[in-house]
Parts: sequence; C-alpha cells; structure tokens
Amino acid sequence: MVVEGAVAERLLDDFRLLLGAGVELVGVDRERLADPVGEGGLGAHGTVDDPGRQKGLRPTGGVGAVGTRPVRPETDPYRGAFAERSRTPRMEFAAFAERAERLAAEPADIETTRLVADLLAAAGGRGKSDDLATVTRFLLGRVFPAHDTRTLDVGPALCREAIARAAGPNVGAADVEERLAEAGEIGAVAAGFDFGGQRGLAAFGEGRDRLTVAAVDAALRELAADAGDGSESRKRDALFGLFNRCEPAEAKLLARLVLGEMRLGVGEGTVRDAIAEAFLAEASADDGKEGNDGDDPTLRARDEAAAAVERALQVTNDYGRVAVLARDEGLAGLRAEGLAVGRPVQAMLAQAGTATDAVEAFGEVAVETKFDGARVQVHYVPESAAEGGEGLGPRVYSRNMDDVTDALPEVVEYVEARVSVPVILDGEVVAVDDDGDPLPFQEVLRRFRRKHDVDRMREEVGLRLHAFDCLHADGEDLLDEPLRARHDLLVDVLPDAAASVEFADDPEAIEVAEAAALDAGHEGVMLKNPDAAYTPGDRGRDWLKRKPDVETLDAVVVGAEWGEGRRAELFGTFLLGVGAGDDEFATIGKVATGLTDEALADLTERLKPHVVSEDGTEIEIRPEAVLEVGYEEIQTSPTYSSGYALRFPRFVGVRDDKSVGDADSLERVARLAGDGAE
DNA sequence: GCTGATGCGTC
DNA sequence: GTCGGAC
DNA sequence: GTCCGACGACGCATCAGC
Repeated sequence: MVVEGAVAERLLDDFRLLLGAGVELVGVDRERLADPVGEGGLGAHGTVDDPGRQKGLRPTGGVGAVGTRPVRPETDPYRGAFAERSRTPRMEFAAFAERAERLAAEPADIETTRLVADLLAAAGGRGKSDDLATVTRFLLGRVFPAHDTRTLDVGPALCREAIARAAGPNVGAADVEERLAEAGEIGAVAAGFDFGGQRGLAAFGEGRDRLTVAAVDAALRELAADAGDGSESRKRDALFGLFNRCEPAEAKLLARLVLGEMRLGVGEGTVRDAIAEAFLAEASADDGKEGNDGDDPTLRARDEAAAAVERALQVTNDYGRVAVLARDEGLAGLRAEGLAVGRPVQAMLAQAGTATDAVEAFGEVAVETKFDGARVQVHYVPESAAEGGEGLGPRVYSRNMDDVTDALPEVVEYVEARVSVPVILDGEVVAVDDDGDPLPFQEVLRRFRRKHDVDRMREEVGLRLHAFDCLHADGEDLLDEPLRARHDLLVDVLPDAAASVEFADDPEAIEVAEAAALDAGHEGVMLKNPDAAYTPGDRGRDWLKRKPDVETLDAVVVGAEWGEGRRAELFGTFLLGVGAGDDEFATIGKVATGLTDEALADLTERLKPHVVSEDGTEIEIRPEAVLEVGYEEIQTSPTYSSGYALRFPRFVGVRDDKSVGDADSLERVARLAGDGAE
C-alpha cells in the first residue's frame, strides 16, 4: 500500500481525534478500531467531502427550495449529512464483491431488485453506518453522482498498468493486454492475478487489513482530486496500492468500478426500485391492508414509493443521496426535494417515432424543429426579480447536468437580455454561421466544453440557443403542466425568441414541416403530445423524434477488433473501407451495432481465415466481405484515411452479391458528403 | 513549446 | 447517439 | 415497454515525454 503524505497525516489526525474525543477504548467493538487504524482511516472521516476540494462548482439546492429563491452554487447540501459520519462498522469491500457476484448471476428482474434492496439495507441499516450512499453509487459504477464535475481520470490504459504492477515484476502491460484479449473483460483479468489479498499489510491490527467500501471510496476520491504534474503516476500508484490489497473478487469489482463498467445487470431502474423496496416498505405496508386485485392498495403504495424515489432522483440526480434520504426521512423527505432554480433537473428524452405514430397517439401533434446541437438547461433569477436576496446569473447546464456556463457566453447574454423573471428553460444550443444558418454538429463540439480562448472561438463559431420548454417561470413549477401551457409561458418569458411550435393533426402536414426543417439544415422534427407533462429523465412516448430514414453505403471490411463482455469470443467491431482505386481502400469508420448475435458469429467465422495480422487489439483483414452500412450523416474526419467518417454507423446486412470491387468508392462518398444529393 | 496518448462528455 | 437481447 | 450493455465519431483538456 502506498500512503501519501496527506493521507498519513489525516490518519494520525483521525486517531488523535478518536482519542481526544474521549472515546472509550475499553469495551469498544474491535471493528470500530479496526477501521480507522487497520485500513488507514481512509474512509473514517468526512473530509473527503469537503466542498473546497472540488474542481468545479456544485450548484445545488437546499431541501425543499421550491420557488424563486435562487440557490447559490457555493452551498453544499451534502455537508450536513457527511459531517455526522459515524465511526461504526463498515461494509467490507469483499462483502460487497460477494453480493455483486450473486447479482451478476441472477437473471430475473424481480429477484435482482430484491438482492439490490438487501444489499442497500445491509450497507445502511439505519444509524449503523453510512456506507449506503457509497454502495448505491458503486452499484452503478460511479464514485461521484452524475451531477458532480469530479472525475477519476483513470481509463483502461492506466487501469491496465496498475494491474500489471500489482501482479508482480514478471507481468507487464502487454501481458495484461493479452489476457484482456482472452478474457474480454478487465474484471476477469484483474481477478486472474494473485495480488496478495490481505497478506500485504498483515502487520497492522492482527492481519485485519481488509478493504472496506468506505476505504475504497475515500481512496478513489483522493485519486480524483489529484491533478497536475506527476498525477498520472500518483494515480497509478494509488490504484496499485488498492489492487495490492484485493482478493480476486475484490480486484474484479475494483477494476470495473474505476472504469464505470459494473456489468451486474443492475442499472438505474433497478436501483431506483430497490431503494423504494429497501426503505419505503413500511410506507407501503401501512397503506396496504387488504388486497383487491383491481386497485391493490399495497401495489398503489409501492408505486407511490417508487414515484417519490424517482422524483427525488430527477431533481438531484444523486442515487446515493436519494437512498439516504429515503432511509432517513422516508416519503416526506423525498417529496420535499423539489424543483429549485439553480439546481439542474434531468432532461426529458424522446423515442423515435413517425408522423403517423404521433397522430395516432396524440390526435393533435405539437411539431417542433429538431436541432442538431447540444441540449442545455438554463437557470436564471434576474436581480430585479429576486425576492429580497440577490439574483442568480444565468447558469447553463448540459444534459448530464454539468455546468457549461463559461463556455457559452452567448447563451448567458441572450437570456440576460430578454428574461425578467426567474426561469428554468430547456433548449438546444446550435452552432451558426454569420448568416445565422446552422453549422454541422462538429462545430458545436468545438465550443461546448471549451475552457480556453472562448472569446476568440466565439468569433469563429457562433452559438444560438433555441429554447423550447419552460420548467419554471416566476415562482411557478411547471413540470406537471401540459406542454401547451408550458409553451405559452415560454413565449411569455422569452417574447421574441422562443422556438416555434406548430400544431398538426394529419401526417401529411407533419411531413411538410419535416421537409421544411431538413431544408433549413436541421436534423428533423420533434413530435410532442401537447397535453403531456414534463417527465424528467423519462424517454417516454410523449415526445417522439423523427429523422430522415437512414442512408446506406456498401463498404469493405478491412479490419476488426475483438469484442468485450458478451462479445468476448467474437469480433466486436469491423473497420470499413471504401474503394480508392487500384485495389486500395480508404478507411471510413467502424461499425459495431446492428448485428444480431447470429450475424456477428457468422461474420467472425467467415472473416477469421482472412486475418492478415494481429497487433494488440487491431486486426487487419484482407478485403473480402462487403457490408451494407446505415448512417445518419457523412462527416469530415481527422481520423480515417478517406478523410470522412460515418455518423452513427450501423450494420444493415452482408452484401453477398457484391465483390469488394463493387463496393462504394471514395469518390461517391465525397459526392454524398458534398450536398447529400448525387 | 510541441506532439501524442488518454480520458471525458457531447451526439 | 444506435441497436439487439432479455424480461 | 423498459432496462441493460456493447458499441460508433468527434473535439477539448490534461498529462507525459521529447
């Protein structure tokens, strides 16, 4: 184990604190001591959550801060919760790993939810420990909640190196890579080495050096906070130290955790339901007396509990926090987590659908332009509208709730100039040229998360906000209002600038609108239910997105990569080329989706004999097979030799009727890229 | 100071 | 983002 | 319907290494 100076210092502090506080050493559960001493005290204190250590702003709201009161980005509602961390037994990382194994092995949804609920209950029995938030996030492969700017900055490469080091002097990064190719999954690779488990630091506390969930969490938070010169090797050291203390099952979980790929078959939906099941069961039971199958009160209560958890997640986007809230404050506490200006909400999402689908489902359809940009949410409390307090300058959040305000001064100015009441707006930021015409999505990317030279780039690529929804206006929360009403209010708060909507009740009219949108250079149209509420985070049927049917290209397979996970035994990706004369092929991208298991197996078998060379993950394949590949758009590419790449490539079929010479040519691709018409 | 590798987040 | 598979 | 995982391209930020 490597203990950095700061950690060591804190360890000592921690110990002094314990003694200084007059904690009785006699008769104290030995586990209470084993934690701060044996494992280095990494997780035994609240300092890791010190807001001062954060890289960026963490704009949040106080509990129940509904209405127009701005929430200062500087406040941190987590502080209180973590300040009271108890020094009580912690869940061992091995125990978590063991339960994770069982989860991964469980195929049935309902049983999975129960297992997760059990795990949450074990991690956070009320008043016993505070592993609940951590375990909840870990289950989803996260150390930090989604709405938190911190990142580990540890990816596959660094992880492999750390594993190699922990595996011993005879193991190099290349060996790890080889095993990865074999196993198809980093967790299995990590579990395959003997890292020494708990033997390493047996000197401490009679061999009690087992990793705890809290220790892993704290170590990863330390690691995330590191930056600057030498940080990469320090991160590698830290990770190495952790692996060194891992039994195989723990190593597997740790590797997956740092890469955010838990592969437990447990996602957000499962955790959401499990939180309700674990901590709101009493609420359900209270309501549920007798059962009549039509409207079973037990079921209704369960739905209510799940709904309360869901709503709290929509506004906080922090699974750990919501789990704690559900446990400690129940339904009432969850329901108190309302909308707050200054705290981003999950964005409402759309499914694919056609004009006919929309008309059939909604009758009258709200038709909007689908812009090819980046989704943003704008929160603003004008100085003049702040009740007594200060206003909140416009804050702009990405779909993932990252604060992107600084990169988008146009949006800030635009909103400041027009809006005079507190608002939460939903919209899309698009890149535009000097005439205001839309530019390709790639141009948006050049601006979106930029930190440097924002003003200079502004001259080159302009941005424009198209606001299309309003979640809060002048003290009123609008989530439950129908789209129609929300749009009316949007027009009220942004008089000359709200994105336009037109209403249509037949598919032909919608198609006309779609053609007009495409003609103007946009991506397609959104078809929305005018009577639907705004359901954050939901990809339901109330919003449909309609884009032109995919175009296809016949391309030659010139390479492949081995798959991971369920595709470990197969090629998972195919490198594509188009004819560039003289039996040469210029690469134009890779395709990996759209293949059924069967098609993938067939292609793998068929192409294996044509493998020319294998270099790490890269496999070169003799041009032999032609694939029909669908795509959304042809982009210019700095990566591929053709100079072009396909956006959203997907496998459509094998063109057995075509030889490689009949595949599409670079010439044709260039023509298609030119103006979309041949 | 520059370049390439790596990681992250947008679609 | 897209898509297939499992439930 | 919903959830989950196995994957695509791009551009910016950051760090290592020259």
